[in-house]
Amino acid sequence: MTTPTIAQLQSSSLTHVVQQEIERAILAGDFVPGSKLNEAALAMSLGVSRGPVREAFRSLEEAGLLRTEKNRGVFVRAIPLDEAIEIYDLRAVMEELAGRLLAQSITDQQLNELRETVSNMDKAVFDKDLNTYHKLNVFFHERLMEMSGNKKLLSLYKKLIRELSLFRRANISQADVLPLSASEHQNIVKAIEKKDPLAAAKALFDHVQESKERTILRHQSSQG
Amino acid sequence: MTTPTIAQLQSSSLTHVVQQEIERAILAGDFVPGSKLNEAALAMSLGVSRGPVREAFRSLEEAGLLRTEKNRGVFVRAIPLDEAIEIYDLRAVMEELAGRLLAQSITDQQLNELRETVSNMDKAVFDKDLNTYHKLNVFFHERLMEMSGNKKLLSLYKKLIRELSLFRRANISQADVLPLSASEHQNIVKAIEKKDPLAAAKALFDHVQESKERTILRHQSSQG
DNA sequence: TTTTTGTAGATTGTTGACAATATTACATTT
DNA sequence: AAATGTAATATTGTCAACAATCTACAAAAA
Repeated sequence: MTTPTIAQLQSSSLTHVVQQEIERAILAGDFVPGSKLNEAALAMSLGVSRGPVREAFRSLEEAGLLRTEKNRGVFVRAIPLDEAIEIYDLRAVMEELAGRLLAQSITDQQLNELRETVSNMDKAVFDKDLNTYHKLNVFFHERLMEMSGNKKLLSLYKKLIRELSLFRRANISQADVLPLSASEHQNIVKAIEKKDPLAAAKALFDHVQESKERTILRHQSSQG
Repeated sequence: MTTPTIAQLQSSSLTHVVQQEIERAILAGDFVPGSKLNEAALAMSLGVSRGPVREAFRSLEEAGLLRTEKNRGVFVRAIPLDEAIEIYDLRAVMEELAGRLLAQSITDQQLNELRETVSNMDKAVFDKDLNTYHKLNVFFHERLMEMSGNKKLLSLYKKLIRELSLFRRANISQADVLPLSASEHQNIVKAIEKKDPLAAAKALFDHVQESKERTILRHQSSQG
């Protein structure tokens, strides 16, 4: 019987490497939503045969990042506003759950980490540093999910966030709403440090709903 | 064996057919959790080559029904109690969301359908017909999710339920708890027909929590 | 001009072969 | 008898070729 540590040391399969690379390219915006991925070209550029590429396609299709049209190929999925709203509603109840769990289980060390992250976000607001704020924001919520202790919650949350990144305007923050968003994060931490499950749940739920509303407004104003 | 229609041939690749078949076999219990699936043997029995089988494996791996060990093969995943509990907690907030949405949007026709389903469940309880009750129960909740109108919610819910079926004792209902479960369903429909979002959300949340508790108890008593 | 039809090229779907790795069977040593 | 090393077998990982289908574009018909 082989030990898990040895199995981890072994190099990943080509399929897995290809999958990671395509995922990275999509999230980095190298492959834009709606565009078609050519199997042979992709295989060639990665230095592998079409087999592993096709297997990676199937994984990413199931993960919601690609869609397949039989005999026509695979395309980077584009998320319409309707679906983005659905994801926000789902995310709201998931963060609500995380807040409820975390308010009951959080340690002083974890609390300090959250406080520091929020503090850094405030600084980014003051500096009008959109990029840093965005990164800290992503980190804050993901860390919250992780701290909740529900691993399934974390993995589903990550999956939804990945999909949401295919909604073209999701990541475009605007400087004027940063103070609003930042104060909501402060409220979240306050509720958690009071060990108040209902307040924490509500603060997180409300925050996601506000994010949703801001996204809808931004989308409408950009559509004309 | 029936001949596939044109539409089926156009929409289903061999990979898709193989995927459906493996999924069916897992859910039917033909492939039990923990067991290993042999690529070549499976391909042979389905009359296809190993390529489509491997692609189906990648899909089902991402879907959470299989796990892969490099160079050792794929295995039907087994869900431990810890993870089953996590899934129940997630399910609770998802059904809560569905109830909240549905109480605001339900039509008379939809309401009648739910009433009829619950009525049939009561009959199954009276008849002590565990099998029928189980089927109606699955249908009731899935229909609820569908009626909520949030397609993402529905698809994630289905995914979680599929995974939960890999928790070996999940589907073993016991006759003595049927009346309890049935009355909870009545409460759910009552709250929805009052168009009371909070009450509907609470009824569904509580119902899933009760189901979780019953599952834990059943698991503990069977473990000794 | 617009539409239809037919062909050549490109792309995906599927397969079987070969290479790399793991498992098994069995002999050998302790 | 248990443990260890080794050859034989089985299984997975990867690749390249072939078949089926789609796409682009030119020629013919309306």
